[in-house]
Amino acid sequence: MRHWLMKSEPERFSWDDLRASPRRTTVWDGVRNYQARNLLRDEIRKGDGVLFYHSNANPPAVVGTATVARAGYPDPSQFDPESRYHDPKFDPENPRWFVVDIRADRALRTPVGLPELREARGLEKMVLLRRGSRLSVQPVTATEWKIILRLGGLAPRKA
DNA sequence: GCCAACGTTGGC
DNA sequence: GCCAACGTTGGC
Repeated sequence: MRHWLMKSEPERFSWDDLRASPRRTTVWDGVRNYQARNLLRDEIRKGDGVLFYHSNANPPAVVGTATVARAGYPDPSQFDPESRYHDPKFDPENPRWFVVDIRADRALRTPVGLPELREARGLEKMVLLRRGSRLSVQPVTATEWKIILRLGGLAPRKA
């Protein structure tokens, strides 16, 4: 399985919101960036691991892990005129935006804040920490995953 | 295809 | 709230 990091502003949709969702699962919709779209559509598989990251928080932090419950499919919100994510240029034959479903897995015992991530050995090359990096869905290596779970107080193995 | 203007993200 | 970095749009 591969690993990913997904950003969400807690004001908009938090880790607790995910845990409170039916079956602890939600549609990861509204991604409107082509690079992230390509990951959602082409790369992310059912069963992959997700680090749930709170952006625009104090401090920004990885707060929990989730599992991809369903691989990429067209984002329903692009077709919905009522949705804030509605894309007026949509073509039903050729959907532009994609989603995955994710299910909350484990909360970190202690959230791992951005300053701590920056200081941790082995995370120097994380996409998240790259200058100017804004990707809201991004790859995480298996090593980075293990390091962050350990920093968060979780044993790396168990589900 | 260039690039200026504009919009968004996200740390601080 | 500020603003740097980045992405997108659209005139030409």
